Amino acid sequence: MGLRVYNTLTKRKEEFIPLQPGKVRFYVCGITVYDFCHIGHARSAIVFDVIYRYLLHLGYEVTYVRNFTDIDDKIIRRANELGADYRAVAERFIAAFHEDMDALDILRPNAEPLATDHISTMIEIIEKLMAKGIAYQSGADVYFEVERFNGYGKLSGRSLEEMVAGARVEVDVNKRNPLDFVLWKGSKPGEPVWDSPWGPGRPGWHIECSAMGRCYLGETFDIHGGGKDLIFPHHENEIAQSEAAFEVPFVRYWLHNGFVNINNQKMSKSLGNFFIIRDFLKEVHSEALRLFVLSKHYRSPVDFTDENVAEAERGVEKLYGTLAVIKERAPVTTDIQVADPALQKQDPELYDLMLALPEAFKDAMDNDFNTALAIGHCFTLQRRLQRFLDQFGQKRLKGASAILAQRAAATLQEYSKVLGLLTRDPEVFFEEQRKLKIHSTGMTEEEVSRLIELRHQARLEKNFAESDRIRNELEKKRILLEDTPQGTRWRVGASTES
RNA sequence: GGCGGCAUACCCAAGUGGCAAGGGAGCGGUCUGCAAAACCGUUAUUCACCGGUUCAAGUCCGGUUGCCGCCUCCA
Repeated sequence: MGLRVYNTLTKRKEEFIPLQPGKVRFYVCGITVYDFCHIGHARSAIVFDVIYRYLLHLGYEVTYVRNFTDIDDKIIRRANELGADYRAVAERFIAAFHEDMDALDILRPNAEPLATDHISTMIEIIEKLMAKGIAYQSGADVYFEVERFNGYGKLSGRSLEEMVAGARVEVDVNKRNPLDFVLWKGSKPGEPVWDSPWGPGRPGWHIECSAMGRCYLGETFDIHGGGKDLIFPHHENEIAQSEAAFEVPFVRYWLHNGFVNINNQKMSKSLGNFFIIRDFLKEVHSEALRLFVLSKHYRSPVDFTDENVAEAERGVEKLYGTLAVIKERAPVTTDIQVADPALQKQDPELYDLMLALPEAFKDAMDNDFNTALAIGHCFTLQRRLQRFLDQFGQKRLKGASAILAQRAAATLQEYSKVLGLLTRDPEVFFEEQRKLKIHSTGMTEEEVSRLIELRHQARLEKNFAESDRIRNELEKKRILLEDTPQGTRWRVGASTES
């Protein structure tokens, strides 16, 4: 069975059949560029990055578009605060966004269009809606009349009557129905302004995605993603605009990721309990964050606590630890050909697990991107591989055993990479991890190296009292030593304060 | 008030009707000058609770309780 995805529109898992065989047209709502991104954005970015990677892994030719909202009230407000042009604000936070995404190993989409580069397309769509009598001008604004669109509410699963009854909607004298939403708003003095058939103004928020989706992916496309919060009103309104204008289905599969909680509390700016990505990555490695996010299904809420994040850090260290052992004790040997039965004889269980991983991985991911299960399979192979390696003690592996170990490690890494995990050489990872963690200990790498050298001398003289004293001294700073045949390694232990 | 989701071991977590994945932590062991890492063993006759359907239910249906999200800018 092939890929099945949970479609918010139909509220069930469906077989994924792209419009055009072998090709996927994929749109994700990007950010409004007025501030730094927080870990909620990071979750969304990681989730859709993995979906993108998996579609590529399946062999699809994917056209992946993620927009920037570069004109809106918040950007204008921020520009006024800074005494800058709105474009300068947008540019600054687009640059910051790219830095953050690169730090998270997020693959770039094929296109990252700006809303302000597509004003003319937006105007065309609004004109269509005006011509059909679905949009109306009121004062300087143009609104979409929700009652004129039959399917309004089909994505978020509510009816117009219910929503009006709920009536937490601000009453606006300009609107025929309080749920009508703005397509074009007249600019106030001093605001950025574009010409339009309805006078000078700027676009409403929702219309940009209809326009850019249309421009880059066509009138109907396969996947539209975003955070759960965008279901209503943003995506509901996108559907209304696009389907009213073009009279074809807008999107086939709607995918929405769950939210981030901090210590079981909703992350929000008003509570002040949010972390921006760049600060978070000063403490935690990006692959640990990625493992953490992917350990839970993308539609569920995920709870950030120090303990949960620390668990993910240990998990990544464990996976890389095995890869490091392979590099040390089973170095690449290209000159020997070993038949598969000989490999299997080395360790049938490991051999079978290795061969079973591709299918197990696919089964998990095909089921609405069950990354948690896929990761579970990776850990199972890692543990079995490590067990195999341990049978040799500190000895190097040779011949068939080395080849089996390498192949198992290569399989593990190949599939982890589809999740954006284990993308580095193990030495690189551990070096990055040490650099990241050393700051919080108050030590420098040089100081640690010096103490390790002193301890090494003491150990050579069998002065174990002194060597243990040094170990304890470092341990108080959370620096833990590991003696190996290749020398003493160090790492920074988990922080004890919460 | 309306709509939707969730409840699995000490913690995180997967589980699409057929003996409850995986990770972390703890405990015992192997290894080690001592450690750490790693490995081995161990930790849910049971899936919030009550009924029902079924040969069979964590999984389906109904109800109860508890938690959460959306309905307003928000990933």
